[in-house]
Amino acid sequence: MARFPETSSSSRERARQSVTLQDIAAHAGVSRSTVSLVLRDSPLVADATRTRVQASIKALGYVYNRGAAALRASRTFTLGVVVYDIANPFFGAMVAGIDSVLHRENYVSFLANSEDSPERQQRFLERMREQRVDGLLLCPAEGTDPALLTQLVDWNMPCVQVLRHIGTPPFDYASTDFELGVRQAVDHLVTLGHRRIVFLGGDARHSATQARHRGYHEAMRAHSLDDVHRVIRGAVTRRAGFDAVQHLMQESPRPTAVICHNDLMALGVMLGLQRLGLVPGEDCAVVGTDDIEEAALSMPALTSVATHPYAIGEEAARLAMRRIANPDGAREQVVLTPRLQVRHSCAPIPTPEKTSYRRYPHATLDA
Amino acid sequence: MARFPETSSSSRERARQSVTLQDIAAHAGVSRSTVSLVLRDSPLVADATRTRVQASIKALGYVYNRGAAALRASRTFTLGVVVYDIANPFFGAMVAGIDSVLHRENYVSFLANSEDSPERQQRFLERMREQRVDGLLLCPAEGTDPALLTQLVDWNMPCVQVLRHIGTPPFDYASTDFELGVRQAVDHLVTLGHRRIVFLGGDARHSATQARHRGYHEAMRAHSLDDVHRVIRGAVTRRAGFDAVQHLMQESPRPTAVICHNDLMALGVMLGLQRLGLVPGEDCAVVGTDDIEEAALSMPALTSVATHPYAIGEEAARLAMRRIANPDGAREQVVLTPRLQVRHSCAPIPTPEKTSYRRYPHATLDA
DNA sequence: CCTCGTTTTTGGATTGATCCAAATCTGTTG
DNA sequence: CAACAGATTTGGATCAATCCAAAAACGAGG
Repeated sequence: MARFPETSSSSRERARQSVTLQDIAAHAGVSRSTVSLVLRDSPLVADATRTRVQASIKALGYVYNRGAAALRASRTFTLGVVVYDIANPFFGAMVAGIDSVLHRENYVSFLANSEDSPERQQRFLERMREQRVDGLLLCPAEGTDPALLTQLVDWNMPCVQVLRHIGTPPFDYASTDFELGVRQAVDHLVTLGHRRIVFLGGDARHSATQARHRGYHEAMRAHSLDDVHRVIRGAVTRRAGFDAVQHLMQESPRPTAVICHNDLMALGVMLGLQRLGLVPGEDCAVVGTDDIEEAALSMPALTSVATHPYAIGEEAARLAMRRIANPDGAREQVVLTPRLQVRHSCAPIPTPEKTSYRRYPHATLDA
Repeated sequence: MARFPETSSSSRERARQSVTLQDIAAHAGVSRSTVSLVLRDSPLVADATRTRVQASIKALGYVYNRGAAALRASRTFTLGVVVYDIANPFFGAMVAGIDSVLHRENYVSFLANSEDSPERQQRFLERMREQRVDGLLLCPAEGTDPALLTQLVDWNMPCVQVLRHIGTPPFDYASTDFELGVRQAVDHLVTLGHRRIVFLGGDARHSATQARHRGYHEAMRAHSLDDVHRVIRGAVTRRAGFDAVQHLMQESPRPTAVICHNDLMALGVMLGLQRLGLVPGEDCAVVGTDDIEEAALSMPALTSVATHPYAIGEEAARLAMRRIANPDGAREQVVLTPRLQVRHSCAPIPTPEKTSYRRYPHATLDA
């Protein structure tokens, strides 16, 4: 692979060896240091020199060696990003948001999919330390030991938690107010006349699930519906939604509305209702969370709490940039406000004098 | 940040400076070189020495410095991955497949979302060169200059193209046989009695679109349906599918089936049919491509050409590993065979003596 | 022309690992 | 016990940048 040096190790003579600062310096008639300053856009160098050096860089086809730079400098302009399920479209959108910000900032990111395994996550984080990334964006895997946070502090590694969080404040965090989101959903349903409202999903002990449950309980209490409040724990997949609703609808009196941990579940619930010969939205109102693209497409179109994954990704990345620029600044929590996207999956409870006026909502792609 | 050196630069004295190979060597009573060999799992070191060194590594809390290693060694155990739309669930699944293989191989990857911009892609690739990644997984952005391939050869940078390809063989490539997939779809529809089959979508000039069109044309010709063959070019979004079918259904005679460039389009088409008061599958058969998770959920469940994104990701990553291990080996093309996943969105054309026996298919999550 | 304060430029030290040829340590064997 | 092969270990050179204190160049004012 590496060619045997022909006679001497004179930098001029090496065949296709890589071009270094030294070579540029010789070509432009300046010192290594000056070239280095030009590469880093330092204001110290005179314009004429800068132009000349840049010409030499282009002429010799120089390639900056980030490894060498990293060895001496404190920053690497790299970041580590950990999500637990990249196949979930929610995270796809979030990563797109992260990427857009990092691109503007000349940063580049390592991505890992922890599959909700703390061990796998830990291994990746250690690798990131070896790579000397400037910081981390972390959606902590289910069951992550809160001690991880102090470990990262020991490592002197900036970390922005995203969506979920472990440990206790202060820490950097970017997410959506899931609690508020669920409250909005309950309020909406109550306004439509619903009372027997079930919250579906969320086995996990992590913060994002807890916040949803808290929002549900509080909203139900605020409407004096403590007696009918009901949380069904379990997985948060399409299949789980499909199955859960089968059981739910056999009860009597049966719920008139379900709020789901995420949209995938909600879509599963709607399918489950159809399987039972029921009309989603009419026979049982359904609200999802996230407002993924598919929500607008379902029949009927799904009412969902929009959590704006792309924006969360952007905010998280921006917060990381701030923290890297100012490592000792006060920790920040950027919590976006969700918005209830009302579509057609929640009909009002028919009152005696008012019959269901619309048997099937219109198909639409709007909103 | 970096503390002022108190008296001497003796490595023992520096306060919280990082632990280096030198320190480990001193602690374990061996040389730097030996420690380095232990770190790289070399078979050269004696077991007793290895054990002793590993103990020292643990005792001193040593952190491997990948930047320093990269400076001297030829491999970095990093890879660059470029996709053009990470928010698309197809790519999410693909990236998950890539990640699973890389994790096993002790590799870590940079991810970029090109948003189908060749400029953005180029910038990322140059950055990857600076990072000295061992190789690339590239889903080339629409409109990428085929000269990029020779550029990468000049750079001496292994590159596996994924899904789409530019340039002419030989090159490394991992994908699915889109041509065959469309042929399967046409065959299926023809078997059900369809003749006026339209292919929908694909404005782009890249290989994946061309392969689909080729498959369509050839299958139609094979069934002597040249006279009715019809490709409608355009975007490949939900919206595009929704809009296109509105126009299509106003024609007379109207098509009895549409094959879509991807599932998102197909779902849009089904929604468009509903908007027109038509029953998807009955009044017009619909076939998608990709078989994303949502396909099984739609009403009716979408028949789709499964392209196995996770498997493509795995194959692409494995191919990259092979290429890195053997840079001069023969280029490989790993082309997976798609499978037509038949569900309920394609009813047979009713023959005079046989009326439509089922007005609405069953909701199901199966398959 | 000399001084003084900026603005630019510079060379040597440093960063932390790997490479590689040579040295050293084993254990056989004649 | 010397010779030798094989298994281990080693030190110096090297990779390609940044840091930093000091030198050089420059321009203005006396």
